[in-house]
Amino acid sequence: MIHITLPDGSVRDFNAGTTAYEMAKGISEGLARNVLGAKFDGEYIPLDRPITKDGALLLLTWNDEDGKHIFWHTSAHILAAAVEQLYPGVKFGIGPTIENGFYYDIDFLDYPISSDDFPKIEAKMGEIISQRVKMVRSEVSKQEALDYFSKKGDEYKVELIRDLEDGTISFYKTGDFVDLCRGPHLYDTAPIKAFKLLNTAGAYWRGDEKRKQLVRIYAISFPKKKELDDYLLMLEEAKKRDHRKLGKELELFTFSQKVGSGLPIWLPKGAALRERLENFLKKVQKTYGYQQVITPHIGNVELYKLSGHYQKYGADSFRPITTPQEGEEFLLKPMNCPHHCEIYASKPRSYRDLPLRLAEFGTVYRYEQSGELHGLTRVRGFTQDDAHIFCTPDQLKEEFCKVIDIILYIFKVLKFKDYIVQVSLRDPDNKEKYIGSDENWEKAERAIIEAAEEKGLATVVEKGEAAFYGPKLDFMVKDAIGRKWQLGTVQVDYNLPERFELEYISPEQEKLRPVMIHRAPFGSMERFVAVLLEHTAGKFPLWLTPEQVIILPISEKFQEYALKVQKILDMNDIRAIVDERNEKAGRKIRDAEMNKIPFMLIVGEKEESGELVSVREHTVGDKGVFTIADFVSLIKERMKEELE
RNA sequence: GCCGGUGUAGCUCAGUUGGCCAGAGCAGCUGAUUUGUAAUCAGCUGGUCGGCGGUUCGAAUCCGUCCACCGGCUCCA
Repeated sequence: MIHITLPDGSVRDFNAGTTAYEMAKGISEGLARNVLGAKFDGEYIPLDRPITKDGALLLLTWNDEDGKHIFWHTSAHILAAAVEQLYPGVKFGIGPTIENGFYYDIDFLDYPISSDDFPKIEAKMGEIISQRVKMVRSEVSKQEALDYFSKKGDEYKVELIRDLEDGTISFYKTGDFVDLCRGPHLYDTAPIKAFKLLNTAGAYWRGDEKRKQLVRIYAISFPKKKELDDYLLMLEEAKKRDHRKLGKELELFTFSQKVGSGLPIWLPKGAALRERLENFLKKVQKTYGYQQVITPHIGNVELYKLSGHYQKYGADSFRPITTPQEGEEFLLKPMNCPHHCEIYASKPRSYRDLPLRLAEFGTVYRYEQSGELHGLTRVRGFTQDDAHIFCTPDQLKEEFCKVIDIILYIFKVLKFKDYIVQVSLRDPDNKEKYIGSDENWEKAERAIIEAAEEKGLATVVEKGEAAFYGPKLDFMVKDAIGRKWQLGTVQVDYNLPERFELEYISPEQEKLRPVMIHRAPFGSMERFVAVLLEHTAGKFPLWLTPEQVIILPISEKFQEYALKVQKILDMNDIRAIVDERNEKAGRKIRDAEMNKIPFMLIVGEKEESGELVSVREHTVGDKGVFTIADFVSLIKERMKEELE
C-alpha cells in the first residue's frame, strides 16, 4: 500500500504500482475521462507509469494551465506529424505552446505554403487523431539523438540537441513521426476533439534575423467542439473592437499614403478627444506640482551625442537634417529628455528648487521598420505625455511613488483593471548594451523595486527590458484580443544628469548631482487612444466622448426648439449636436445608437410646449421626460462620478 | 527589413477560365414625405479596378516591379 496525497489534502491508499490514470479512475469516472496529465511530487509523470511510493498527486485537466499546455503540446506534435506525411523531407524547428494555443516552426524547403493548404493539413491531423495514436516516450543518449536527426537531415533538431546537457534525452513518437521533446504529453490523441490552424507567419530560426526564416503555423485545439467555436467567435468580436476599424468609423483618425505611413492624422473628433485627455492629465499633474514646458521638434545632433541617444540609435534614426549654408546637422526629436535637461541647466539650481518637475506633450519621431507599423500603436511620429522630475537622491523614492499614484489614478478613472506591472532591469550578462556605472544602476534598480513594494504593486521582474540609460517600471494593459500593450512607464536615470553635468547647490554649499525620473503615464497619446478604443469598444466615458448628446427633433417643425436646447447645453459646457436631417425619429435614433452617442434627446410637440426633453440613453433605452435643467444635472452628476 | 496574404466607389463587398460603356448595398446629393424611441420612398452623382511597366487584337483578370495595408518574425530611446 502507498499513501497518495491529493490537492485537497486528503490521503488515499493505493496498491504500489497503480498508475496515475488508474488512481484518477479510482477517484471518479468523470475525472478519469478528463484527466490530461499528472504531476507526482511536483514532477510531470506519464499517466500510465506505475507509482511505487508515497507522494502528492496532482491530476491535470483542461481547467489547469498545465493541463492545457500538455494538450496543446501534443496537438503541436500532431500538426508536425501531419505536415511530415504531406510534405516529405521538411525539417522542424521548435513547436511550443503559447498563451492561446501553439505553433510549429517548419522549414518547408521549396514547398509553397499558405493558409490555402490548411484544409489539407487539418484533414491529415484529423486522420491521425481518429486513429487514436499513442504518444510513446523513449529515452536515448545524446549521441543516439544526434545520430537520428543527422541521418534524417534535420539540422535544426541537431542544433537543439547539441545545446542540451549531456545525459538522457527523450523522444516522443506519434505514429511514424519522432520528435525531440521533453514532454509531457497526452497519453494518446483521443482527447483532441477540435482544432484549427489559424495563420502562418515567417519566423527566424532561433529569433535571429541573420538566420533562415522558417514558416510558423499558429493553431489552437480544444477538448470540445463548442470551445473552439466560442474561441473563434471571441476572435470575431475582438476584430470588431480593433482600434483601426473603430477609429475610422468614429472619425477619430486616419492615415494617408501621401502623408506617409506610420504618421497618423487626427480628425476633428479625434483631436478633441485627445485634447480632453491631455487637459485631464495636465490638471492632475498641476496638483502634483508639475510645470508645462515646450521644446522644438528638432535638435542639434550634438545634443543627442551628449545624451548618448545618437551612439545608440543614430544608425536606426531618420537621417539628419542639414542646413544648406552652414552644414549644421539636426535630428528629428526622438526624445524630450535632452531638451528638458537643458531647461534644467538654463540657470543655477538650488536644493530649494527640487524636485523640479517639467512636463511636455512632446511629439517625437522615430524610425520604425515598415513591417512594424501598426495602427496607432506602432507609428513613426507620436506625442508622449512626457515629464522629467529632477530631484535629490533622498527625494527619489517619494517622487517615484507619487508618479505611481498618478498612473494608478488614471487607470482607475479609465477603468483599466487588467494590467501588469513590470520591473524592467538590465540584462546582467550584456552590460555593454547600457550606459552608466554599475553603482548607479544598482541604486536605480533598488529604488524602483522599493517604490513598487511600498505601493503594494504586484510586479513581474524582467531582466534585459531596461532602457539603455536606466531601469523602468512599465505598466501594461491587455487589449481585446489579449495582446499586452505597454502604456505607462516610469524610469530612474542617473546617467543623463551626469552627461549633462547637471548640478544643484546643497544646504552645505556643495555642488551635487540630481537624479532624474522619466515618466509617461499614457505612454503616448496615440497608443493610449488605441488601447482605450479597444478597451471601451468605442463607448468612451461621458467626460471624454466627442459628442455627449444628440438632439433629435421629431420633424422639421421642432428644429428651432432643438437648436435652443443645444444652446442651453452649450452654455453648460455639454457637447451636443442636432440631427437636422429630414428623417424619421426611428432612423435618427438608430444612427445615433450606431455612432455610440451616450444620450439622445427626442424633442417634439409636448417637449417644446413644456420646455422638456425626452431622454434616451445609448444601449439602455428610454429614460423618460426631463426638464432641461434636470438633464443638465444628470450629465454633470455622471461626469463627476466618472472622474472620482 | 524579412516571410506569407490582400488591394475594385467614402464604407462593406460581387465581378469562374482575359472579351459589350465595371456591378450591388450603405453613405452622399436632389425631390417627395412632416414623421414619437434601432433603417420612409423615388431619382441622381460617384471608380485612371493601389502605382508603373510588360504580354495580348483586347487586361480588374496573366507576368514583372514598386507602394500601402493585414497576420507574424526581428526591433522598439
